Amino acid sequence: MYRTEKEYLKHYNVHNYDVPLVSVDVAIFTLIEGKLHVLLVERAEFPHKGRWSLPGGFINEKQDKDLQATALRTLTAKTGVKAPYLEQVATTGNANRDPRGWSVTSLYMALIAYAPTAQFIDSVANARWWQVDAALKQSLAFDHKELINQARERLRAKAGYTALPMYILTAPFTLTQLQQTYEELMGTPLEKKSFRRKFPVHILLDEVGEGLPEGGRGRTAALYRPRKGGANYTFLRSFGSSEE
Amino acid sequence: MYRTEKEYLKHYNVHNYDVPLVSVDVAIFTLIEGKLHVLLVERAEFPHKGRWSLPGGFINEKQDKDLQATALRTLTAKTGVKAPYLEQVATTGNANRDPRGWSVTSLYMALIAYAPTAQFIDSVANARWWQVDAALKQSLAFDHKELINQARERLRAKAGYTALPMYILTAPFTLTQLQQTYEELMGTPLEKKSFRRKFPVHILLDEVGEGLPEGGRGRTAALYRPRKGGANYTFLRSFGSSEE
DNA sequence: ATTTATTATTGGCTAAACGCCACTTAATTG
DNA sequence: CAATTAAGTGGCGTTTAGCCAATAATAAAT
Repeated sequence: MYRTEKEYLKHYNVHNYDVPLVSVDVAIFTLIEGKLHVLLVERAEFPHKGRWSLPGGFINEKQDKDLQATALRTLTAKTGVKAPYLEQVATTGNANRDPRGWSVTSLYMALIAYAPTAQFIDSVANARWWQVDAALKQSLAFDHKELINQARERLRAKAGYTALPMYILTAPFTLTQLQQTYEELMGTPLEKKSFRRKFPVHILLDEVGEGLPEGGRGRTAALYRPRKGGANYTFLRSFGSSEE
Repeated sequence: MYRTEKEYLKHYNVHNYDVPLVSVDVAIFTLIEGKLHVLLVERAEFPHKGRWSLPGGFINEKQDKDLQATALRTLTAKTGVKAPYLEQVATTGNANRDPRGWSVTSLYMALIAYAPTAQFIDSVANARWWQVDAALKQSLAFDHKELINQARERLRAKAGYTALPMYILTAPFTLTQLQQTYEELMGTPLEKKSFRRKFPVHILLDEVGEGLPEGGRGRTAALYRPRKGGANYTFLRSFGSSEE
């Protein structure tokens, strides 16, 4: 039909084909008073106008160089800051999830400490933090309930072998607070000694003095802040991991 | 603008917006003579006509009820069988990966034993198994080199804590063959005793007699076949995994 | 038929890791 | 100055992993 790639591309038009909708949704989590929260926005437009949903949106072909850029742009618009952690969770696509037609969405999970976001989000009328359980009890837009569950599950799983929980804590924090955050994310109590043996404090945290956590009693504790670059650290024991 | 969702949907037309291309690509792996292979197809059409690429294609909005169905349909067309294991790896989207414009692809990883595919694939002129290293040395279509690396890395990682390697072995197989498969996928030698202690034979395998692996010498070995439902089993040790 | 080579399977020892719990230390509160 | 609260550490028995050797069962060689 066409003789060269150049000729083929000249006549190519994506609108000659059936194309699905493509969006990006972001489940951003934080910790408020020891409980895991997720940020939702109230939809201002059809479809599902008035319902709460994950922040997200369509790809802007001019502005976004890739999918992650779409996620970051959406997120910054809602939180006013750039999240210290962002990862893709999964991509869902089917004929039923959006009344407009066959639709694909790429779900991202983001983590952020509460403090720097609070003021900005309070000032945005249609965005607020929800305790995760409460968020899931509502009738959310699209399949966002399922998406929140997916991101929540990823976070739970990764808490078992990564340092991700430290990104939802407001620094500086104590090791006890960090352990409680792990417990909140994993849904199970942990042994104090085992936790401290396993978490590589000297690698992943910078000590920034001593003190009591706000309103705390008892002995002062060492205070820490996440060190740069800890997002990819894993403390795994599996098959032949005798190396270091 | 519109007063009801129904009215909004009536006027909605996806072609009024910039929409990216959306495709699904599948990296299907198998083991041939102890080496990991990946299935590639030679592209019959522009763009990148004549180059080798992962099997994949566009969503068929009529036929495919979801993304996984797109992956399965593509795969069955190339291998003639349905793979016993299929999982989504990641979704890549950016402005440069396809000369036709902003493009999103959802990458799936599939695993299959060599035997049942051999005849069918030999009969398809433009599809063949490549040893992974050899496949990566070529100039592949689009960013498929990177996609193969991503799927390969996922497979390497999961070999450390799942039973996935058993799905690329032709049954029946011996425990030694299974261990060698783990070693091939992980790229590191394993201790025989440690491997046998850790792999839950009685849970994940059915014993189907004794014998020698084809052309083998020495003592006969027990022969096994994967049991149904082992795809989700993990043998992990992380934080508080004292629960059996 | 016996020996030799090859591979499967299991045993056992040592060291490291983990769960468990108690002890010591350092602060606040009455 | 007790009593209370929480941080941080010590210690011990159990489990797990790495290492390597012993035994078992077969094919090939003599």
